[in-house]
Amino acid sequence: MITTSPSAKPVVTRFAPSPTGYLHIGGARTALFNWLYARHTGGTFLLRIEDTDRNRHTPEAVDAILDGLKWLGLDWDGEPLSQFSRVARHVEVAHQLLAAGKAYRCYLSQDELSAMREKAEAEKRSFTVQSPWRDRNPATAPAGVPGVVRFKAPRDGETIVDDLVQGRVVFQNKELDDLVILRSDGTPIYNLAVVVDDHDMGVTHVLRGVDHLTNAARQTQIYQAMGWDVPIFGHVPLIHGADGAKLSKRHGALGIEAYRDMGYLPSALKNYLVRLGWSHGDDEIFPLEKMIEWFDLTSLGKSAARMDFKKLADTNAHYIRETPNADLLARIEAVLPGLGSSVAPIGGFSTAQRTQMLALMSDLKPRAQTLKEIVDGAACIFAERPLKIDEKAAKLLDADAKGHIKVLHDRFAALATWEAAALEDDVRVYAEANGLKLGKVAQPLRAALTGSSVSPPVFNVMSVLGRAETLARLADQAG
RNA sequence: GGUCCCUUCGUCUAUCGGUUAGGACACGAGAUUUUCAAUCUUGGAAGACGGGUUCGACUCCCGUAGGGACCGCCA
Repeated sequence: MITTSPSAKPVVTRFAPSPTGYLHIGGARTALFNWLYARHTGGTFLLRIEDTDRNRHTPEAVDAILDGLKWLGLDWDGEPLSQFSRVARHVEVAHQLLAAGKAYRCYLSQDELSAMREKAEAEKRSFTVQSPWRDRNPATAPAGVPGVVRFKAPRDGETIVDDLVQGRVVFQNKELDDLVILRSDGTPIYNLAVVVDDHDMGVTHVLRGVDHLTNAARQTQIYQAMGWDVPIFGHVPLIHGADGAKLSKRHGALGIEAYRDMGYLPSALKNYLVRLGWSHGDDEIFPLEKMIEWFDLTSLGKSAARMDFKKLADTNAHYIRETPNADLLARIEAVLPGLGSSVAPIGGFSTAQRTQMLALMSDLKPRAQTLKEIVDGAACIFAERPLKIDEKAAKLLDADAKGHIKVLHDRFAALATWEAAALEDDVRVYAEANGLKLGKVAQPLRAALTGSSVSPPVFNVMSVLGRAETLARLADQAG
């Protein structure tokens, strides 16, 4: 465990995604951890786009990542840094290594390499590159072949990664081979670029997925070769699918925007994500301030967690209920096009619909686990006459029911005011007078007014619908 | 195959040698109720296995089994 002394350097964390695709759930969580730790310590959270591989990077992916972080509310300090913009510096460091005899030019061809790899495999040996160029006189280099620059990794001893999450992990140096740091076209490779950038940016804590654990060892060697301080590493476990296998698209290795479009709240997603691999006693719901206050690196678990959509939904439902109605409507409208609901018009809600949504929001909220479910719940209000009556509702609308509806229609028409309480009173009086349980009358009303057997409280529905629409819908079904 | 890591209810986790192994999600039952939810009460549900160490192990050590990550001129 590493303790932070008062005199320690201010914390600098970073999130360094490669822009090969969207921001996925695992990336979002490491970003969250880095962000939380920086905010917790009053440190700095930087963003760096690892775009050194020009063949694989796309500007759209960069935008998707930035948008995802913004939506989650993970604000970074300063401007995002493009790693590609720093190639000159990476190359410079590679040349320093070369000059210091800590790197060398290697002219092994791809064919030679794969032959070595196959041979090792056939002999059931672990494969490490043993380049003959490591100690060969550079003057004997073949003409016209560009070659790569390899880091001259120590052959003996061990490299230790003192990891905040994984503990003290020891790698035998003989297992770590001479990695390429400059491609034959002269461009730098990830493991070099990360070290140079993290050092130059003053990064103190590197929190990332365990899939980088062996990279941490190789990077440690580069730090040491350059005589630089090694940052504090924390390699967090990966997120798996519900079946325990690697998270794939099938499981929900979706872009963060997919979660937005499913109607999850960023606060809920953060709350769910932070609990995957991290805990604070029995606490489950963390308001953002508490999350920042309580987040620490020592309570991170080491085992992989499985994605549980049921729990995500429950957390989301909790946050939906906590959000004030007007704010919730604003959130819904902000993501409305992505929600893919057939209920709302393309252009968004009309003023009238907005008023109706707001009026019914308190009834819609406890019934919804996602924003989309809120909008779908309002479908019965926005529907145009004549209403589609589903099977269960149709069953409720038998001859008796239609008779009640006709009487009720006329009673409602004569009502002095139009508000839920008065409507309910009136129906209760009617039911009692006829020796009926309230449900016997309320259910047919619901069926006639919403076309469904399930809806928000029916008197509130009437209130929101207004007298004219309510009476018209009832008239449609009256016997 | 090699290296490294992991293993408590179905899932996320608490426990930092002594607890009736706790909480949350999910699931079952009940209450409430105009439906469905929400809410409240309540039930079942776990230390992978085998050895040690110890007065005492979920907790420490070793092994086994299972799972995962990495093994690129990708990041």
